[in-house]
Amino acid sequence: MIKVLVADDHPLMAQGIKNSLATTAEIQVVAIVSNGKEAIDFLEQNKVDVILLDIEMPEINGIDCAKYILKHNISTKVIMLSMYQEKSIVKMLYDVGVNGYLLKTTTSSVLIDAIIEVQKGDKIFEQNFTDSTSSQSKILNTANQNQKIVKELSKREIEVLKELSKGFTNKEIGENLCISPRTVDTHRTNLMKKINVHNVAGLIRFTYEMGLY
Amino acid sequence: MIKVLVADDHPLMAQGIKNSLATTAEIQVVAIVSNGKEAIDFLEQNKVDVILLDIEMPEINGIDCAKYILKHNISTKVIMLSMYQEKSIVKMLYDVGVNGYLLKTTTSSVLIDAIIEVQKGDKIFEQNFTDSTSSQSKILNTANQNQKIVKELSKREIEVLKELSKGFTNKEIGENLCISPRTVDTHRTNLMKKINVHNVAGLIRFTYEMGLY
DNA sequence: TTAAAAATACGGTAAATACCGTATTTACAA
DNA sequence: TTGTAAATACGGTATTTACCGTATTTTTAA
Repeated sequence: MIKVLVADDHPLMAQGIKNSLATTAEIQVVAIVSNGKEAIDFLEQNKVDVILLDIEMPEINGIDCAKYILKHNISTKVIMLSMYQEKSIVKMLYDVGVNGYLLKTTTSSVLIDAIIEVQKGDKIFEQNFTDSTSSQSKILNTANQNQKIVKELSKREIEVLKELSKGFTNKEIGENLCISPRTVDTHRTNLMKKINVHNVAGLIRFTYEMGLY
Repeated sequence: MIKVLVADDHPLMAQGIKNSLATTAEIQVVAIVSNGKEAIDFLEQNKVDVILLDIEMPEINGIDCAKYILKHNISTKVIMLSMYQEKSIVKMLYDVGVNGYLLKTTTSSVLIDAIIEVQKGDKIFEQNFTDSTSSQSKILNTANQNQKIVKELSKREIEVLKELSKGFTNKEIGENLCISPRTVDTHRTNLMKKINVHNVAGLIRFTYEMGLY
């Protein structure tokens, strides 16, 4: 009997997962929790073989929760569930050591198979990792590193970044923020250095990927 | 007996909805479809009281599907389901005339109540519409209009847009797509005209808001 | 209080962009 | 087949960026 914990803040989805797994005798959903904190609390007091972990959750998100589980040598196998197939995140999670990554568009049979395979010790990823060498670890860090970068940005820099994303020119931003357009340019230059891009396209991409807009 | 059609491309979620509704005797899930096209086909051949319509779906998305249903005077009541509470979209749908809008974070009991209320003729929205005046219709159109714009873009233009979003310069894009940088510039100009922005920032904002990247 | 970080600002220059127009070839649909 | 849209490309120019540096004031933290 494989004991499974479902961590998802969407009751309907969680219910769907539970019911889909109910058809298989060797799998038992022992509990449903709705955020990462509850998941960790549950794992520390109960034996669970496999946790199905939604990425987008309040309190503690699935990614941080997964990291906690893997860091603290909890024996529970981790399968991530997500709406999206952001390559950088998938690769990051792969390198962090989670045991599987499935999209929420997956079917119950795929999910069941995945749970069984993961329990055996295999890794299940809906995406291929044919590129095995350098590029991987490069992309790995992206999601992580970007968060660090955001923390290093000053208030004013973030303000400028947001204005930039709205499509304003240096001159317009200067007017909006009551500073010289040259100052805006300086901020822009510093932002590009910190974010490690070389034009406004890169800045805006960063803004959207980090949800700063 | 309220006949309900579930339109969702996530089998697990659809299953969850079905099972959550199974507890209520007066509600019957008559079918599950996985995109807007299938939903319309089903509605045209079967009597359905309420359709639960996911917004994010392939082929025909939930929004276009809802519009089709309301436009063609199909008697089926429409409840939208979505992961997000994008105000502009909610308002747009409200004005289009859908009967309800629920988040996927909702519980089964809320969903059951909503179906019953909507069947009675009420409207169920998880969001308030306190702001009533001008700005509304302005925001309303944005989501709509942007979709129209995307449809008017040529294949090549979308390619260029994506390259642009990756931060490449005209020269680099020219090399990547094997065309002259001047051609890229032309595409860029045309894109800005169509999208109605006046710099690369606007183009990239559009790319991200429309999920084209 | 003193050093570091942040926010401000400017000068100069090469590169890139935005915007105007025109024009040819290709492809597809009426 | 014939016209329309798409994709291609170029010329010219004003504006804006990107990038280099320096420098002052303000704020914050040690």
